[in-house]
Amino acid sequence: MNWQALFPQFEPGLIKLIEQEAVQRSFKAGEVIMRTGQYIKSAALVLKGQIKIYREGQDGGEFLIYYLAPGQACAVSMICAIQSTTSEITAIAEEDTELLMIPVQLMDDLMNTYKSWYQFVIQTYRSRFDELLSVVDNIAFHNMDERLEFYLKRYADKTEKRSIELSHQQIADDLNSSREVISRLLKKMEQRNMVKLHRNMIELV
Amino acid sequence: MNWQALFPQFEPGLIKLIEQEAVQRSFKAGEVIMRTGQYIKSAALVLKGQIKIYREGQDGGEFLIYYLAPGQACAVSMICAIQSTTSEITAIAEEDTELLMIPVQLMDDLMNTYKSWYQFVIQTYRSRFDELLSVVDNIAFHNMDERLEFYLKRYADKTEKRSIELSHQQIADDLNSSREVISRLLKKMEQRNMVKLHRNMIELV
DNA sequence: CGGCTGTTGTGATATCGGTCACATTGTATC
DNA sequence: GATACAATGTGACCGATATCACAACAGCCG
Repeated sequence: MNWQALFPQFEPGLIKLIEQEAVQRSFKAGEVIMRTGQYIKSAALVLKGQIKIYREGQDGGEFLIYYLAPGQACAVSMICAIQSTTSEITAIAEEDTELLMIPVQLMDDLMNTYKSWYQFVIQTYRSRFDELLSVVDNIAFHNMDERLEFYLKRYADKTEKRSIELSHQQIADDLNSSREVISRLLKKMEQRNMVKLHRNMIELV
Repeated sequence: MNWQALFPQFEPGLIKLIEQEAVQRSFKAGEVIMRTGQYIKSAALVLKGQIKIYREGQDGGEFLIYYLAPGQACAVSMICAIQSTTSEITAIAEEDTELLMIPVQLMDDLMNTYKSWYQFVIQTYRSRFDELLSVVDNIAFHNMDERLEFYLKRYADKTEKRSIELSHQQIADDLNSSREVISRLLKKMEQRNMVKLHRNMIELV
């Protein structure tokens, strides 16, 4: 696979080293990639597919934090790999997904040797940290209607489509809400001409 | 000031370099150290005092994310400094505070040269990231009564006292709630024998 | 003391969102 | 078409919390 195109900033030496040492892994849609409390032994770069990162509540509820797309990396796995500790999140493949796993032993070395890797790691931390902050914003300052709008927009951005193929139940789960609430809010959005509702599909207008 | 005791893991060369290049700054209690949107030109290490890190909503509301104590560093300032971008948070000195400001130009160099600095930065990222995750937990999965308990416990831990010298209004602001709600919840906690209420002071039992 | 100001207590009311019960509709399968 | 199942619509109800109005109280200063 021509994965280098996803990371154009990487230096040739870095690419070669990763090619030698990293392991590629595949996950089917719906498969759990990482579970809360699990030990992390490699940093993960996304080559293909989409990953959902969840936080789990004690009561069994799930809460979607953000997505990871090809060309991005899991900040949590990086931090955990470097420190050999456990993760506090759950990662699920939303589509069939290919990951490049960088063994933990390599991390310090890459960090010291390759400026482009160092920059990449810092960049990854920053964008995940910012996303986490905007998640806090959302639940701290916004009602469910605004959070739903944000959710739909983000989903549309991610898939680059105007149509969102999700059931109301799936959306409710991601927002840690209930199906009826989401249905009602979507109806209101339809009345305000923001969306058109179909079965298993929401169309943004 | 004998600041090295706060960072016992730092190598001698690192300490010396910081001593030469870093600038110490003082802030009075209540002073704003960093404002949303402000440009960051140094990473901040806390030497003395307490800093509150807030996220601001559009409507003017504030939301307390976490505290920084002596021996800790501001992850946001580090990331922003390395990337020369703006912060998305507000930092306020809760007590009179002393900071050690590491100029941005030094960051890459320290990172490459001193293993103990590299470890410190990674450790800082990780703990702030985890704290942010537990903030998400709190507001996503818990009602105000549990959040209030968490808030009081955290405050007591921070000050290492059983008594919390805050008005109900201040607590409400930090939790982005309203004074009446906090008063009522505190009353309930008092009835359950968890606290004793006084004027401008709450006593944990 | 009397008045001012900030803190806390309390009831009434409104809204949002969660939950339950059940109806309706769309799609697939036989 | 008949059946079954999943998705969606809808009304009733309730608890959590925000908001308003106002009372009670404590501390400070003239």
